[in-house]
Amino acid sequence: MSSHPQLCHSDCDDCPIRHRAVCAHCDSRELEELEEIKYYRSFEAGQTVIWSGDQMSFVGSVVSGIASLTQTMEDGRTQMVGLLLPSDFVGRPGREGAPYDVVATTDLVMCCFRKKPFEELMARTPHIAHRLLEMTLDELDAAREWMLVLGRKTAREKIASLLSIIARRDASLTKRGMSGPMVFDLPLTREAMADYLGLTLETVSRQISALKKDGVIHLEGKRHVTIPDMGRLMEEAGDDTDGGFLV
Amino acid sequence: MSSHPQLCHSDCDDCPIRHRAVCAHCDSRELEELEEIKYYRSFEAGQTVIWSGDQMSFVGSVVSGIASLTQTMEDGRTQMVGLLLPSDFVGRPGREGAPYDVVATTDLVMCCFRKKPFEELMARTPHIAHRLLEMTLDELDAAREWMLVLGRKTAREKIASLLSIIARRDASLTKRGMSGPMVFDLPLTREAMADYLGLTLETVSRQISALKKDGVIHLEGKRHVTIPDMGRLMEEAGDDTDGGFLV
DNA sequence: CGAGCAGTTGATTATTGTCAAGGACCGTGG
DNA sequence: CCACGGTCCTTGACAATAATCAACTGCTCG
Repeated sequence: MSSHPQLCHSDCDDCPIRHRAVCAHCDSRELEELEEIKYYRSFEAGQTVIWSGDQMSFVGSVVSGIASLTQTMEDGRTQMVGLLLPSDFVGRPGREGAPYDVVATTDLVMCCFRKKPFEELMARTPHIAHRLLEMTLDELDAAREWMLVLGRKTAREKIASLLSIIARRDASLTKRGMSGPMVFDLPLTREAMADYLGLTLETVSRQISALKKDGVIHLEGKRHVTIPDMGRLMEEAGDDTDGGFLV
Repeated sequence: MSSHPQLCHSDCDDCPIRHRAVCAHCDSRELEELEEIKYYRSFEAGQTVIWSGDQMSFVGSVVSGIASLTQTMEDGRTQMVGLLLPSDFVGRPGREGAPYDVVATTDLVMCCFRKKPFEELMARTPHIAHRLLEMTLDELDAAREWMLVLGRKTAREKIASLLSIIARRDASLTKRGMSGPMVFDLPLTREAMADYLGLTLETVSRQISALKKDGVIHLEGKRHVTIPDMGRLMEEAGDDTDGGFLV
């Protein structure tokens, strides 16, 4: 109840994700069309944005905060299958039902477009479809990167991989670059990390303690992380550290 | 050396994947354009089609046979991140390098388009881009399904999941439907299955033996599988067996 | 026939999960 | 103010699952 939903954005020109979201290449005429079918919605941490199986009446972009896509088995085992950060797109034009639960991991603001009109606009505007294809290909790459993490990495490597991804995303968001020590707050609970990595929360906790003991990371409190040497972390993650930096 | 590469296809009208591939919705004029930039290539089982990191000069569709996308870590651990069946698309218009190795798992025929001209055609032909988006979204769904398998399922469930997917794909290809016992040949070695499932080949072998002992599957030789009760297999896979059949 | 490959099976070890107890922090209400 | 309950996290003891190492079978091909 502490956060007061802010539904007062309205101008795409001021939008923090203007240049990265699905609308990135839209001209001002197209933005006007989008403004007519868009609306903002806020969610508190923990709220479910979309239930798996539900009809979807909108598609949209994450403006601020973090959402997760999760799949759940009958017996309760759950696996996170996507982490949605600002500018990421939610929903599939041309599809009816939602295949996964979408949950607000932190407080969340979404820019929603009514689905039907958006689909029509997309049909008339090839470069929106093109941008969406581009973003979907990126998501597919990210998903495949995670398949390697899930299938072949050890618990320690999994944690290091997650930390390195969060660190890089944070760096690209705050434009602080990747030289020198990196500092950020973990946006996920231990349990959410476990669901992302296919581990138990106990194992997550143990491996974080181990990385801390070995000086790979520093912790203040439970969430505030400092990474003194990014190269070291990437070695721990089992990633290629030499050669060009991955974006 | 036993299979003699057949490079004699040329007419899209007779193409076995005509209605499912990226060209599914093309009219005859567009097909003519495609015919001009296309060529067929054959690969033997085990050959590498594209090396990770290489420049890609073509994109294309699997016509017959099976290819796999794999990622490899420096120390040799490998994870399969995609299984490409007839009609599946290879390559990413708009991107330079290949992010994964593409390997022919069986003898393979590909319908290749020269990349540049294909990209130009795509820019002029929105519905090709649209079809590609549709196929990419399907791949993304499949990848996320696998993330659940990799992250949360037991070895036995993983094997059952793989068998049920192969069985369903085979059924949709041969149009034999899913009622009654299903019969097919495994197109993968134990090692390839292990790479797909994030297991060792020994564990794959043991779990297949266990499923056979328990009557969930029958085996003739090492590759010929009969599934007497598909519902039983899907229970073993931990999948929702009630409710609508997943496509 | 022997080499080589794909697969199976056994013995043992290692990693991670499970179960259990307890600590740190936070807001609430007496 | 402090006790209470709740959530999130940590740590320990133990168990289970899958990996590793190793031997061996059966088949195919030259």
